[in-house]
Amino acid sequence: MALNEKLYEEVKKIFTAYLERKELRKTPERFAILEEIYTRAGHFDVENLYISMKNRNYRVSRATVYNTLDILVDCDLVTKHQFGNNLAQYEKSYGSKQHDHLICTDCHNVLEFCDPRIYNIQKMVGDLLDFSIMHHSLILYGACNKEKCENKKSK
Amino acid sequence: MALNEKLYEEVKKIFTAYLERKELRKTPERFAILEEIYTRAGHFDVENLYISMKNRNYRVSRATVYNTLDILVDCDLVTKHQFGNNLAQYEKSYGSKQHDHLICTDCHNVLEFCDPRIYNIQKMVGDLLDFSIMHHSLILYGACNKEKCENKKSK
DNA sequence: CTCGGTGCAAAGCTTTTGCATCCGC
DNA sequence: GCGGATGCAAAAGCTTTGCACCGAG
Repeated sequence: MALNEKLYEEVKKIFTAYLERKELRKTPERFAILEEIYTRAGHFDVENLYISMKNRNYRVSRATVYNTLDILVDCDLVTKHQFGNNLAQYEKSYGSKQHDHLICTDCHNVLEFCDPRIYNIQKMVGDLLDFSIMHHSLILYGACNKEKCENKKSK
Repeated sequence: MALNEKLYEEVKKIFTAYLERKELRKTPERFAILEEIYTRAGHFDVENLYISMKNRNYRVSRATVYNTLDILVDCDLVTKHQFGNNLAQYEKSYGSKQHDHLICTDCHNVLEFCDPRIYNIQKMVGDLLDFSIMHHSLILYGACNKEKCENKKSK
């Protein structure tokens, strides 16, 4: 995990600077949560993260996980998604290419894709309606045409 | 509300046909909910709808509202949105132009806009990843540049 | 030493479920 | 009359809140 360790060292600096600027305390829990996020892969929800940390015998509470995630979202180190199932999904966002999501309506797998044209739309709509667009969420929903999708028959 | 009444007559036919095709019962509750949705305007959530119907002295249960909304979403007469606040928002979708949403990060107002280029992205990503994209959700988040936004100072 | 942050548990909210009753077909 | 649909209330999940205690500054 040398690569992820290096990534964590980088975001740790950013997070530290953010906490100092906002006059928030640099508690060990906050850094432990950041580390857990940046050394694991893919999307996760609060329960995932909480269980992972418990499994490492790290003492945290769900309340602190929620609180810290809010902070991390605010300083753009983590992105929060609502994929339609009333369950917030999170994802580390520093050092990864900006992307959007495609969700399989059969097996609910989440795929990622990039398309630069979304920025043009974002910019044009912002200009048109006189808004400063900060970010966006684009989710495509569709059925995989390949046979490999295991839930295909359940349709 | 003559226009909305006419619109309701139209969707009523579509809904009836759908229920017959799926061999679902044509209960008065289902049509009452459809009518309530198509004679009111804008976005709504389950509680809104439930209260509106109660105020009209119509006897429904939340369970039936949830159940019926699922059916209406399935037959494309209603669209379901997750705007990030753990609260499903719904919107009638027949007879209105397809659109996406822009949410003000200051006052949380929801604006609508149209951009045909999203279809191109949708189609291209579908072709590329071999998916049949059925629908999408695009939400832009930004701050209104005008002074009229009442929550501006709270920033 | 102060007071922001944490852990724990309780409360809050939206949504789902179980079951008796009702009514469309 | 059968079996799907409804109403009601209880239960289930995710998230927030209250409070006593802890520890960063």
